[in-house]
Amino acid sequence: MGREIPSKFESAKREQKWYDYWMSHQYFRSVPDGRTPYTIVIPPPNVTGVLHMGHMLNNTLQDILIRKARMEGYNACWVPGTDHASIATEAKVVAKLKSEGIDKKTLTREDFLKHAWEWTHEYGGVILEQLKRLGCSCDWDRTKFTLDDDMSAAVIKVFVELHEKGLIYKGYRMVNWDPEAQTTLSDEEVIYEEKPGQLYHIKYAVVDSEEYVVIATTRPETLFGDTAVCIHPDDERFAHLHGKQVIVPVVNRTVPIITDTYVEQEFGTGCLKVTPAHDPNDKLLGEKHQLQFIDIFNPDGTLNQEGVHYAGQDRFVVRKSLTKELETLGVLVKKENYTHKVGTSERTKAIIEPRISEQWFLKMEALAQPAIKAVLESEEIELLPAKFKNTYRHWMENIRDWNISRQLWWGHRIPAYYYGSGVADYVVAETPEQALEKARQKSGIATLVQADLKQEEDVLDTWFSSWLWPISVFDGVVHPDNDEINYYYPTQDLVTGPDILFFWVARMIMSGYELRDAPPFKKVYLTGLVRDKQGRKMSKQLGNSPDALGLIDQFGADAVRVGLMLSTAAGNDLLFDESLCQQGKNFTNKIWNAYRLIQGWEVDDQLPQPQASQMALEWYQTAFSQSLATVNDHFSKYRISDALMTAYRLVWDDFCSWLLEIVKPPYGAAIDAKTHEALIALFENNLKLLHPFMPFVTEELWHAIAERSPKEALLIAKWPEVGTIDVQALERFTMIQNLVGQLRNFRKQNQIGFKAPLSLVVTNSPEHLPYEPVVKTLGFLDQIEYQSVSKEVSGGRFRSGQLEFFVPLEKAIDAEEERKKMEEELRYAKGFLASVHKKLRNEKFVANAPENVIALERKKAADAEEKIALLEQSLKLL
RNA sequence: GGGCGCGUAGCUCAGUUGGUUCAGAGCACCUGGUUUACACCCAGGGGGUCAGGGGUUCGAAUCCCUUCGCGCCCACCA
Repeated sequence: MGREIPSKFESAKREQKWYDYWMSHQYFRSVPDGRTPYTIVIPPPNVTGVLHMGHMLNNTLQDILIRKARMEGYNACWVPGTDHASIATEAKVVAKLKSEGIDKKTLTREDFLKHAWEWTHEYGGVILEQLKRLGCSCDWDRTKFTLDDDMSAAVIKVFVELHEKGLIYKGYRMVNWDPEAQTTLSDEEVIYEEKPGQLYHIKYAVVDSEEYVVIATTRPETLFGDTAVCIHPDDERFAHLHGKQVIVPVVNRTVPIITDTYVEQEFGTGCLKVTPAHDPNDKLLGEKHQLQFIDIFNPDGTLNQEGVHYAGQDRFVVRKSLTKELETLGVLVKKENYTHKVGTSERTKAIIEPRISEQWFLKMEALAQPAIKAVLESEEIELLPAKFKNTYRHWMENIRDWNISRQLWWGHRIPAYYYGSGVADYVVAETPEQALEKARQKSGIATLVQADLKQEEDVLDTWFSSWLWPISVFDGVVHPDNDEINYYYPTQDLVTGPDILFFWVARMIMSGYELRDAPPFKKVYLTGLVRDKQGRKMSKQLGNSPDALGLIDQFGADAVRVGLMLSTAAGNDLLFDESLCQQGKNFTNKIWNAYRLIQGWEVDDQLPQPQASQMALEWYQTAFSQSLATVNDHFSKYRISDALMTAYRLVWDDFCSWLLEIVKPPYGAAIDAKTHEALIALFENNLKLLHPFMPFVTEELWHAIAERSPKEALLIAKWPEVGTIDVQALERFTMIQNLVGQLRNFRKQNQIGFKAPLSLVVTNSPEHLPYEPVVKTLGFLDQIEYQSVSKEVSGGRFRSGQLEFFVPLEKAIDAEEERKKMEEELRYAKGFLASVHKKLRNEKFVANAPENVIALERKKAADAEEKIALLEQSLKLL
């Protein structure tokens, strides 16, 4: 045809071309219209993040879902964006400034934020560009950032509303304090690790007595905050101490001995020092027994004036020197090695210090109720895989109030304004002006001016903006009745990792019902973790995380997508191996070459269509429909990997290995126009089926295989319809596939060339084989005859289904070998028949088994009997 | 300590309500191939006591019990 076809799909060049093409035609753009919407909001990656394998997995899944929905005629809308990720980003900015010799503490809030925004503008959005390389068909015009003005407005509005409802309150709480970042962390941000430590046994003198009690602690420096010693009320060893007092060493504070069943008599010494301000349990004891709370730490983890002569020193330095002092004082009984769990900050790795601190909280219990119902009762929201329902239930039913304040600068500043020094001298309002108005009212001081108001220094937890994401990206918080939110909300699917099921997913569900009385999405597809070949988590430390963009460069985006999808059931961890991408690349190449073959033929419209071609095309039609139905079914169950594998096998095996081999004209000959035209149509259907998985190569071939106007993108082509599925035709074809396999095997065993001429004789049936011309073509047969063959004629025999075949051969075949094989087959068939008979003779089976199962057993018996007869007859002829 | 889940071919995994000749797929492996679309390929082939044991059932990879091994989540033992 004279057209130059590159021998390979040049992914690097072509991907960019097609992505630009899609963008320039605004195919990803979505605006509300008469169609049914299909919406996905992206889990916003950290604004300064770079693409890693988890993102690739996650976003490939979303892109597959959105592309399929688009082809199915939905108004597909995928909203992209990034998250300001307050603590993570702030930590990065602090580190960067530090490397430049700038200490955050020397900066004003405004200066620091300037640096943070610079950083954001420099690196922000890099990850979004990387998603484009992967082929993600997001509506980029909708890109949002959680610190954008409109996003912030939503956050502030919700904060004010929830505060007015009494759901947000300020309280003293035991919080996880990160002395490194100098902020509180949520429980989810604390990682408990087994660490070797020491258990210190320390003597506390009993007042007015020569006696001592010995307490055991892993954190001796907290003794500065001790306000009691606790023993078990039933512990006879200490019965005489009830009501007495002890003296805390070094600080020489006199504190009461209290009794509480909380103490385990067997642990340590049976005496517990109580530090209400620095241990969650001690806090409970402190409240119960009305003890004094003494905070002994500065925000940076050094001791404050409560640490007397240790004031200003770091907690771990103090631990050491204090131990020495205790030793000198003779009150340190012993130190023993002790491994225990220590909480560390997920971000800074610093050891967490529990601390009583004033924080903002959101009451969760009421918010949780509709969210529990939606997932566990009404199933308005479905978690996939369902096993996460249990985890969800457990968490939601034991939910605790959410500490939403963070002592950071990078984030949404809490809209609380203080006008006085009293505990309650503050107001919460959307703007400073409104705050002033409210403050005047609340305080009764009409002369208050703006300068008298001081805004809260703390910012909100990052998740306090992302929990609004599905609503706020459509401006549904500030304008709850706008056309966009009414059209797109609730969204369809959410694809994310199970690690943020509580951080994010559960909270979005709560905000959805709270703000709109509707779920934010209908299905939550929870992916697994991407691990390496050895099953290890991918991490920077291990260096086992492949460079995501490097993979795309090396294999092509389509190949990487296929590689990722090939082995990932929802919720199952994915053991990633680059060879999966190679497999994807091989598949890309296979499709490419199928196109080259079809396009390379000379087409002759004078040629009649061979019967074999016509039959094969009809068969493929029905095979395609069957696979398509399976693919659709897999999609409906979110079994994306299975859907891809179904399409993979259809295209590779059925289309390339069978159909193309059948219609392929002899070398140098032309193909008839009718067949060629049909092939192109079928190939196009294949492209449609594959497009959600492999958008680039399919789009390229879609345009290459036929003349198209630029407006006719594959991306918006109509998803194929399932046609009639002729099950019997499929069965007949399977039978002849088996026969062709036998023939090939026969050639191989007898070292007869692949295309050497042969005849085939059907010896036990006068009826024509189904797909006879196809058998002839694929088997490279001269002719097919129907007649019995006497044992004198030299040749080979084999069976397929209920038919026996004979291939005349000049050279004698190894009769002994043949006999052995047949005897083995016969033995197996007889054994099988015996087992079926046994079943059928079993009265209980016949009485209990359903009709169809019994019928099947009968058929099995009949088939086996026929087979046995066939084999016995053949053996006689050998 | 509590809860959940997993164990099927060398590897990664399917196997839906217990019932087809049900023990599967892909990859890997072995053998053969100058087959003009593709060696990133073609054709053929081998490979599993369904972790072990027990039970229910006419029938178990599938349901129950138990042992072993592995993973995850939650929890305040100083």
